[in-house]
Amino acid sequence: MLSNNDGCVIARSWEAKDLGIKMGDPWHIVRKKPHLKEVVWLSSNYALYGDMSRRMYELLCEHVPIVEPYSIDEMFLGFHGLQGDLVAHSKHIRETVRRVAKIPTCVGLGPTNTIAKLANAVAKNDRHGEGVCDLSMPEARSAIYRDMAVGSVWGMGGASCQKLAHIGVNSIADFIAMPADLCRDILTVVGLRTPKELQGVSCLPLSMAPPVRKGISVTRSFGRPVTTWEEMTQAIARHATRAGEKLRQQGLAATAMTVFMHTNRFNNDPSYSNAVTFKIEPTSDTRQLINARGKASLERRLSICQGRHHARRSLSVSALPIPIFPSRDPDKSAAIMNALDGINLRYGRGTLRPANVQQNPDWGTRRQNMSPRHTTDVHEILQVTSL
DNA sequence: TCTGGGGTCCTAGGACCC
DNA sequence: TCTGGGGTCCTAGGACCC
Repeated sequence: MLSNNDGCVIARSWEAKDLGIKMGDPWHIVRKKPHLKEVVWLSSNYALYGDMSRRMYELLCEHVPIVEPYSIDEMFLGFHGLQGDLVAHSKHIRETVRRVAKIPTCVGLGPTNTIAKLANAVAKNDRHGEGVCDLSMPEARSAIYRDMAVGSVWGMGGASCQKLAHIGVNSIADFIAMPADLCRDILTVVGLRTPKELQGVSCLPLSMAPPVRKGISVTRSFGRPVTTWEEMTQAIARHATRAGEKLRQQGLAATAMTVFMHTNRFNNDPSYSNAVTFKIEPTSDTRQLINARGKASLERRLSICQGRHHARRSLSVSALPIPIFPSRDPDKSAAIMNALDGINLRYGRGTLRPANVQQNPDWGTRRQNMSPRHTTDVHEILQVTSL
Protein backbone atom coordinates (compact mmCIF):
# COMPACT_ATOMS: atom_id res chain seq x y z
CA MET A 1 0.00 0.00 0.00
CA LEU A 2 1.17 3.49 -0.87
CA SER A 3 1.43 6.73 1.08
CA ASN A 4 -0.48 9.87 0.24
CA ASN A 5 0.30 11.18 -3.23
CA ASP A 6 1.23 7.59 -4.21
CA GLY A 7 4.68 8.50 -2.91
CA CYS A 8 6.19 5.51 -1.19
CA VAL A 9 5.38 2.06 0.20
CA ILE A 10 3.95 2.15 3.73
CA ALA A 11 2.38 -1.29 4.21
CA ARG A 12 3.15 -4.72 2.69
CA SER A 13 1.63 -8.18 2.65
CA TRP A 14 3.85 -11.16 3.52
CA GLU A 15 4.09 -11.91 -0.21
CA ALA A 16 5.31 -8.37 -0.92
CA LYS A 17 7.89 -8.65 1.87
CA ASP A 18 9.12 -11.91 0.34
CA LEU A 19 9.67 -10.08 -2.94
CA GLY A 20 12.04 -7.72 -1.15
CA ILE A 21 9.83 -4.63 -1.16
CA LYS A 22 10.94 -2.38 1.69
CA MET A 23 9.05 0.04 3.88
CA GLY A 24 9.49 3.52 2.41
CA ASP A 25 10.58 2.39 -1.06
CA PRO A 26 9.71 5.15 -3.58
CA TRP A 27 6.90 3.83 -5.75
CA HIS A 28 8.06 5.45 -8.98
CA ILE A 29 11.22 3.34 -8.72
CA VAL A 30 9.97 -0.04 -7.43
CA ARG A 31 6.99 -0.19 -9.77
CA LYS A 32 9.36 -0.42 -12.73
CA LYS A 33 11.28 -3.44 -11.47
CA PRO A 34 10.61 -6.41 -13.78
CA HIS A 35 10.18 -8.97 -10.97
CA LEU A 36 7.46 -6.81 -9.36
CA LYS A 37 5.18 -6.71 -12.41
CA GLU A 38 2.46 -8.78 -10.74
CA VAL A 39 2.31 -6.73 -7.55
CA VAL A 40 -1.00 -5.01 -6.76
CA TRP A 41 -0.28 -1.42 -5.63
CA LEU A 42 -3.02 0.38 -3.71
CA SER A 43 -3.37 4.07 -2.95
CA SER A 44 -4.29 4.83 0.65
CA ASN A 45 -7.99 5.31 1.34
CA TYR A 46 -8.58 6.93 4.72
CA ALA A 47 -12.38 6.93 4.51
CA LEU A 48 -12.28 3.13 4.32
CA TYR A 49 -9.67 2.70 7.07
CA GLY A 50 -11.44 5.14 9.38
CA ASP A 51 -14.68 3.21 9.02
CA MET A 52 -13.00 -0.18 9.60
CA SER A 53 -11.24 1.25 12.64
CA ARG A 54 -14.57 2.39 14.10
CA ARG A 55 -16.04 -1.08 13.58
CA MET A 56 -13.12 -2.70 15.35
CA TYR A 57 -13.41 -0.23 18.24
CA GLU A 58 -17.10 -0.98 18.73
CA LEU A 59 -16.48 -4.73 18.72
CA LEU A 60 -13.65 -4.47 21.24
CA CYS A 61 -15.81 -2.37 23.57
CA GLU A 62 -18.13 -5.35 23.89
CA HIS A 63 -15.30 -7.57 25.16
CA VAL A 64 -13.04 -5.51 27.44
CA PRO A 65 -13.60 -2.80 30.08
CA ILE A 66 -11.18 -0.22 28.63
CA VAL A 67 -10.45 0.46 24.96
CA GLU A 68 -8.09 3.30 24.13
CA PRO A 69 -7.57 3.93 20.40
CA TYR A 70 -3.92 4.74 19.82
CA SER A 71 -3.83 5.06 16.04
CA ILE A 72 -6.10 4.15 13.16
CA ASP A 73 -5.08 0.48 13.44
CA GLU A 74 -3.99 0.05 17.07
CA MET A 75 -5.87 0.06 20.35
CA PHE A 76 -4.71 -0.41 23.91
CA LEU A 77 -7.04 -2.66 25.88
CA GLY A 78 -7.36 -2.61 29.65
CA PHE A 79 -8.22 -6.07 31.00
CA HIS A 80 -8.96 -4.65 34.47
CA GLY A 81 -11.16 -6.92 36.53
CA LEU A 82 -11.21 -9.77 34.00
CA GLN A 83 -10.62 -13.20 35.54
CA GLY A 84 -9.26 -16.40 34.04
CA ASP A 85 -7.02 -17.18 31.10
CA LEU A 86 -6.23 -13.88 29.40
CA VAL A 87 -4.44 -15.56 26.49
CA ALA A 88 -7.56 -17.58 25.71
CA HIS A 89 -9.66 -14.43 26.03
CA SER A 90 -7.30 -12.60 23.63
CA LYS A 91 -7.59 -15.40 21.09
CA HIS A 92 -11.36 -15.25 21.33
CA ILE A 93 -11.37 -11.46 20.77
CA ARG A 94 -9.05 -11.86 17.81
CA GLU A 95 -11.27 -14.49 16.21
CA THR A 96 -14.35 -12.34 16.75
CA VAL A 97 -12.73 -9.30 15.09
CA ARG A 98 -11.67 -11.51 12.21
CA ARG A 99 -15.14 -13.03 11.79
CA VAL A 100 -17.28 -9.91 12.26
CA ALA A 101 -15.13 -7.00 11.06
CA LYS A 102 -13.02 -9.14 8.67
CA ILE A 103 -9.82 -7.64 10.03
CA PRO A 104 -6.77 -9.80 10.84
CA THR A 105 -5.14 -8.65 14.09
CA CYS A 106 -2.46 -9.54 16.62
CA VAL A 107 -2.62 -9.20 20.40
CA GLY A 108 0.31 -8.49 22.73
CA LEU A 109 -0.10 -8.92 26.49
CA GLY A 110 1.98 -7.11 29.10
CA PRO A 111 1.80 -5.17 32.38
CA THR A 112 2.65 -1.85 30.65
CA ASN A 113 1.87 -0.27 27.29
CA THR A 114 5.50 -0.56 26.18
CA ILE A 115 5.67 -4.30 26.95
CA ALA A 116 2.28 -4.88 25.30
CA LYS A 117 3.53 -3.09 22.18
CA LEU A 118 6.65 -5.23 22.13
CA ALA A 119 4.61 -8.41 22.60
CA ASN A 120 2.39 -7.33 19.74
CA ALA A 121 5.44 -6.83 17.50
CA VAL A 122 6.63 -10.34 18.41
CA ALA A 123 3.21 -11.81 17.55
CA LYS A 124 3.05 -9.86 14.29
CA ASN A 125 6.47 -11.04 13.12
CA ASP A 126 5.66 -14.69 13.78
CA ARG A 127 4.24 -15.55 10.40
CA HIS A 128 2.85 -18.93 11.36
CA GLY A 129 2.05 -18.12 14.98
CA GLU A 130 -1.31 -17.79 16.66
CA GLY A 131 -1.37 -14.01 16.68
CA VAL A 132 -1.14 -13.70 20.47
CA CYS A 133 2.06 -13.16 22.50
CA ASP A 134 2.08 -13.01 26.28
CA LEU A 135 4.94 -11.13 27.98
CA SER A 136 3.14 -10.63 31.30
CA MET A 137 5.71 -12.57 33.31
CA PRO A 138 9.38 -11.49 33.68
CA GLU A 139 10.55 -15.01 32.75
CA ALA A 140 8.82 -14.70 29.38
CA ARG A 141 10.59 -11.41 28.75
CA SER A 142 14.20 -12.26 29.57
CA ALA A 143 15.00 -14.22 26.39
CA ILE A 144 13.22 -11.64 24.24
CA TYR A 145 15.14 -8.79 25.90
CA ARG A 146 18.44 -10.57 25.34
CA ASP A 147 17.78 -11.22 21.64
CA MET A 148 15.91 -8.14 20.47
CA ALA A 149 17.50 -4.85 19.45
CA VAL A 150 16.64 -1.79 21.53
CA GLY A 151 15.40 -0.16 18.33
CA SER A 152 12.39 -2.49 18.26
CA VAL A 153 11.06 -0.86 21.43
CA TRP A 154 8.28 1.74 21.17
CA GLY A 155 9.82 5.18 21.65
CA MET A 156 13.36 4.21 20.71
CA GLY A 157 14.02 5.77 17.32
CA GLY A 158 17.06 5.97 15.10
CA ALA A 159 18.73 8.94 16.80
CA SER A 160 18.53 7.41 20.29
CA CYS A 161 19.73 3.99 19.11
CA GLN A 162 22.74 5.56 17.42
CA LYS A 163 23.74 7.31 20.66
CA LEU A 164 23.28 4.06 22.61
CA ALA A 165 25.28 2.02 20.11
CA HIS A 166 28.22 4.38 20.70
CA ILE A 167 28.45 3.21 24.30
CA GLY A 168 27.86 -0.43 23.43
CA VAL A 169 24.18 -0.64 24.28
CA ASN A 170 22.45 -2.70 21.61
CA SER A 171 19.95 -5.18 23.06
CA ILE A 172 16.95 -4.41 25.24
CA ALA A 173 18.75 -6.23 28.07
CA ASP A 174 21.74 -3.86 27.70
CA PHE A 175 19.38 -0.93 27.79
CA ILE A 176 17.55 -1.78 31.01
CA ALA A 177 20.87 -2.57 32.71
CA MET A 178 22.05 1.04 32.20
CA PRO A 179 22.39 3.29 35.28
CA ALA A 180 19.48 5.73 35.40
CA ASP A 181 21.61 8.91 35.40
CA LEU A 182 23.55 7.79 32.33
CA CYS A 183 20.26 7.05 30.61
CA ARG A 184 19.00 10.51 31.50
CA ASP A 185 22.17 12.20 30.24
CA ILE A 186 21.86 10.51 26.88
CA LEU A 187 18.12 10.39 26.31
CA THR A 188 16.67 13.08 28.63
CA VAL A 189 13.62 12.41 30.77
CA VAL A 190 11.77 10.69 27.92
CA GLY A 191 14.43 8.01 27.85
CA LEU A 192 14.02 7.41 31.56
CA ARG A 193 10.42 6.34 31.16
CA THR A 194 11.02 3.58 28.63
CA PRO A 195 13.35 1.33 30.69
CA LYS A 196 10.93 1.60 33.63
CA GLU A 197 8.04 0.54 31.41
CA LEU A 198 10.14 -2.36 30.09
CA GLN A 199 10.60 -3.54 33.66
CA GLY A 200 6.90 -3.57 34.29
CA VAL A 201 6.51 -0.19 36.01
CA SER A 202 3.70 1.64 34.27
CA CYS A 203 4.48 5.26 33.39
CA LEU A 204 1.89 5.68 30.64
CA PRO A 205 -1.50 4.88 32.15
CA LEU A 206 -4.54 4.24 29.98
CA SER A 207 -6.73 7.29 29.70
CA MET A 208 -10.43 7.03 29.14
CA ALA A 209 -10.97 10.34 27.32
CA PRO A 210 -9.32 11.35 24.07
CA PRO A 211 -7.11 14.41 24.61
CA VAL A 212 -8.05 17.75 23.07
CA ARG A 213 -6.03 18.48 19.93
CA LYS A 214 -3.17 20.91 20.43
CA GLY A 215 -2.76 21.77 16.79
CA ILE A 216 -4.37 21.02 13.49
CA SER A 217 -2.38 20.92 10.30
CA VAL A 218 -3.08 20.29 6.66
CA THR A 219 0.00 19.38 4.65
CA ARG A 220 0.16 18.18 1.05
CA SER A 221 2.87 17.74 -1.50
CA PHE A 222 2.00 18.97 -4.96
CA GLY A 223 1.43 16.46 -7.75
CA ARG A 224 3.61 18.62 -9.98
CA PRO A 225 5.92 21.59 -9.44
CA VAL A 226 4.13 24.79 -8.48
CA THR A 227 6.03 27.97 -9.25
CA THR A 228 3.57 30.88 -9.36
CA TRP A 229 2.17 32.90 -6.53
CA GLU A 230 -1.36 32.51 -7.97
CA GLU A 231 -1.21 28.77 -7.57
CA MET A 232 0.29 29.08 -4.11
CA THR A 233 -2.59 31.34 -3.05
CA GLN A 234 -5.02 28.77 -4.41
CA ALA A 235 -3.30 26.04 -2.47
CA ILE A 236 -3.36 28.06 0.76
CA ALA A 237 -7.12 28.66 0.33
CA ARG A 238 -7.65 24.96 -0.28
CA HIS A 239 -5.65 23.99 2.80
CA ALA A 240 -7.47 26.58 4.91
CA THR A 241 -10.79 25.12 3.74
CA ARG A 242 -9.79 21.66 4.92
CA ALA A 243 -8.43 23.06 8.19
CA GLY A 244 -11.81 24.75 8.80
CA GLU A 245 -13.62 21.44 8.30
CA LYS A 246 -11.35 19.74 10.82
CA LEU A 247 -11.75 22.52 13.38
CA ARG A 248 -15.55 22.41 13.19
CA GLN A 249 -15.59 18.63 13.34
CA GLN A 250 -13.77 18.79 16.66
CA GLY A 251 -15.63 21.80 18.02
CA LEU A 252 -12.52 23.98 18.06
CA ALA A 253 -11.57 27.46 16.89
CA ALA A 254 -8.18 28.62 15.66
CA THR A 255 -6.27 31.47 17.28
CA ALA A 256 -3.20 31.43 15.07
CA MET A 257 -2.18 30.17 11.68
CA THR A 258 1.11 29.01 10.25
CA VAL A 259 1.82 28.74 6.55
CA PHE A 260 4.84 26.68 5.68
CA MET A 261 6.39 25.64 2.40
CA HIS A 262 9.56 24.12 1.08
CA THR A 263 11.17 23.01 -2.14
CA ASN A 264 11.58 19.43 -3.35
CA ARG A 265 14.44 17.97 -1.34
CA PHE A 266 15.00 15.08 -3.74
CA ASN A 267 16.20 17.00 -6.78
CA ASN A 268 19.16 19.29 -7.27
CA ASP A 269 17.34 22.61 -7.09
CA PRO A 270 18.62 24.93 -4.39
CA SER A 271 16.69 24.13 -1.24
CA TYR A 272 14.47 26.77 0.27
CA SER A 273 11.87 26.82 3.00
CA ASN A 274 9.93 29.48 4.77
CA ALA A 275 7.17 29.75 7.33
CA VAL A 276 4.96 32.56 8.54
CA THR A 277 2.90 32.48 11.74
CA PHE A 278 0.29 35.06 12.59
CA LYS A 279 -2.44 35.44 15.18
CA ILE A 280 -6.04 35.60 14.04
CA GLU A 281 -9.36 36.34 15.69
CA PRO A 282 -10.59 33.03 17.09
CA THR A 283 -12.63 31.35 14.37
CA SER A 284 -13.50 28.09 12.67
CA ASP A 285 -15.21 29.84 9.75
CA THR A 286 -13.61 28.80 6.46
CA ARG A 287 -14.11 32.26 4.94
CA GLN A 288 -12.36 33.98 7.81
CA LEU A 289 -9.50 31.49 7.70
CA ILE A 290 -9.01 32.13 3.99
CA ASN A 291 -9.14 35.89 4.44
CA ALA A 292 -6.98 35.86 7.56
CA ARG A 293 -5.47 39.26 8.16
CA GLY A 294 -1.95 38.00 8.17
CA LYS A 295 -2.17 37.22 4.48
CA ALA A 296 -0.63 40.49 3.41
CA SER A 297 2.51 39.97 5.41
CA LEU A 298 2.44 36.38 4.31
CA GLU A 299 2.66 37.35 0.69
CA ARG A 300 5.37 39.89 1.42
CA ARG A 301 7.48 37.38 3.26
CA LEU A 302 6.90 34.27 1.19
CA SER A 303 7.24 36.11 -2.10
CA ILE A 304 10.92 36.65 -1.35
CA CYS A 305 11.45 33.45 -3.25
CA GLN A 306 9.21 34.33 -6.20
CA GLY A 307 11.16 34.50 -9.40
CA ARG A 308 13.39 31.65 -8.41
CA HIS A 309 13.03 28.86 -10.88
CA HIS A 310 12.67 25.98 -8.49
CA ALA A 311 9.45 24.18 -7.64
CA ARG A 312 7.83 24.32 -4.25
CA ARG A 313 7.07 20.91 -2.96
CA SER A 314 4.69 21.13 -0.15
CA LEU A 315 2.58 23.53 1.80
CA SER A 316 1.10 23.36 5.23
CA VAL A 317 -1.55 25.43 6.95
CA SER A 318 -1.84 24.73 10.65
CA ALA A 319 -3.94 26.24 13.37
CA LEU A 320 -3.69 26.59 17.14
CA PRO A 321 -7.13 25.55 18.36
CA ILE A 322 -9.15 26.58 21.39
CA PRO A 323 -12.29 24.70 22.44
CA ILE A 324 -14.95 27.31 21.69
CA PHE A 325 -16.73 28.67 18.67
CA PRO A 326 -16.60 32.46 18.87
CA SER A 327 -16.96 34.58 15.78
CA ARG A 328 -17.82 38.16 14.97
CA ASP A 329 -21.30 37.07 13.93
CA PRO A 330 -21.63 33.66 15.57
CA ASP A 331 -25.18 32.78 14.58
CA LYS A 332 -24.81 33.63 10.92
CA SER A 333 -21.36 32.06 10.69
CA ALA A 334 -22.50 28.85 12.36
CA ALA A 335 -25.53 28.62 10.09
CA ILE A 336 -23.46 29.03 6.94
CA MET A 337 -20.77 26.59 8.07
CA ASN A 338 -23.39 24.02 9.15
CA ALA A 339 -24.98 24.23 5.71
CA LEU A 340 -21.57 23.91 4.06
CA ASP A 341 -20.57 20.88 6.12
CA GLY A 342 -24.00 19.26 5.73
CA ILE A 343 -23.98 19.51 1.94
CA ASN A 344 -20.40 18.26 1.69
CA LEU A 345 -21.12 15.37 4.02
CA ARG A 346 -24.08 14.33 1.93
CA TYR A 347 -22.75 14.90 -1.59
CA GLY A 348 -19.00 14.53 -1.08
CA ARG A 349 -16.19 16.81 0.06
CA GLY A 350 -15.74 19.88 -2.11
CA THR A 351 -19.30 19.93 -3.52
CA LEU A 352 -19.86 23.35 -1.95
CA ARG A 353 -16.76 25.50 -1.49
CA PRO A 354 -15.56 29.10 -1.52
CA ALA A 355 -15.46 30.52 -5.05
CA ASN A 356 -11.67 30.86 -5.05
CA VAL A 357 -11.04 27.21 -4.18
CA GLN A 358 -10.69 24.80 -7.11
CA GLN A 359 -12.13 21.31 -6.84
CA ASN A 360 -9.44 19.30 -8.64
CA PRO A 361 -6.46 21.49 -9.41
CA ASP A 362 -3.90 19.83 -11.69
CA TRP A 363 -1.22 20.28 -9.00
CA GLY A 364 -3.33 18.28 -6.56
CA THR A 365 -2.57 14.96 -4.93
CA ARG A 366 -2.22 11.87 -7.09
CA ARG A 367 -4.10 8.70 -6.26
CA GLN A 368 -3.93 6.36 -9.19
CA ASN A 369 -4.96 3.07 -7.58
CA MET A 370 -7.62 3.95 -5.06
CA SER A 371 -9.42 0.99 -3.55
CA PRO A 372 -13.19 1.54 -3.41
CA ARG A 373 -14.89 3.03 -0.35
CA HIS A 374 -16.90 -0.17 0.11
CA THR A 375 -18.38 0.83 3.42
CA THR A 376 -18.80 4.60 3.25
CA ASP A 377 -20.01 5.43 -0.28
CA VAL A 378 -23.22 3.97 -1.70
CA HIS A 379 -21.80 4.12 -5.24
CA GLU A 380 -18.84 1.95 -4.31
CA ILE A 381 -20.51 -0.90 -2.43
CA LEU A 382 -18.88 -4.26 -2.99
CA GLN A 383 -20.70 -6.23 -5.66
CA VAL A 384 -20.90 -10.01 -5.48
CA THR A 385 -21.75 -12.00 -8.58
CA SER A 386 -22.52 -15.71 -8.64
CA LEU A 387 -21.31 -17.70 -11.65
C1' DT B 1 6.98 13.56 -13.76
C1' DC B 2 7.01 10.70 -9.67
C1' DT B 3 10.30 10.05 -2.57
C1' DG B 4 3.50 10.90 2.72
C1' DG B 5 0.84 13.39 6.25
C1' DG B 6 -0.61 14.40 10.94
C1' DG B 7 0.38 14.33 15.39
C1' DT B 8 2.97 14.56 20.43
C1' DC B 9 6.50 15.82 23.72
C1' DC B 10 10.90 17.80 25.25
C1' DT B 11 14.90 21.07 25.34
C1' DA B 12 17.56 25.18 24.78
C1' DG B 13 17.80 29.84 24.53
C1' DG B 14 16.09 34.52 24.51
C1' DA B 15 13.03 38.15 26.29
C1' DC B 16 10.93 39.89 29.99
C1' DC B 17 9.43 40.59 34.83
C1' DC B 18 10.20 41.70 39.81
C1' DT C 1 38.56 39.14 41.18
C1' DC C 2 33.82 40.23 41.83
C1' DT C 3 28.48 42.17 37.39
C1' DG C 4 21.37 38.89 41.52
C1' DG C 5 18.34 35.14 41.17
C1' DG C 6 14.18 33.10 40.22
C1' DG C 7 10.40 32.81 37.56
C1' DT C 8 7.31 32.77 33.13
C1' DC C 9 6.46 32.71 28.36
C1' DC C 10 7.61 32.13 23.62
C1' DT C 11 9.99 30.07 19.65
C1' DA C 12 12.80 26.98 17.03
C1' DG C 13 14.36 22.65 16.51
C1' DG C 14 14.86 17.74 17.45
C1' DA C 15 13.00 13.23 18.21
C1' DC C 16 9.54 10.10 18.12
C1' DC C 17 5.09 7.78 16.75
C1' DC C 18 1.74 5.56 13.15
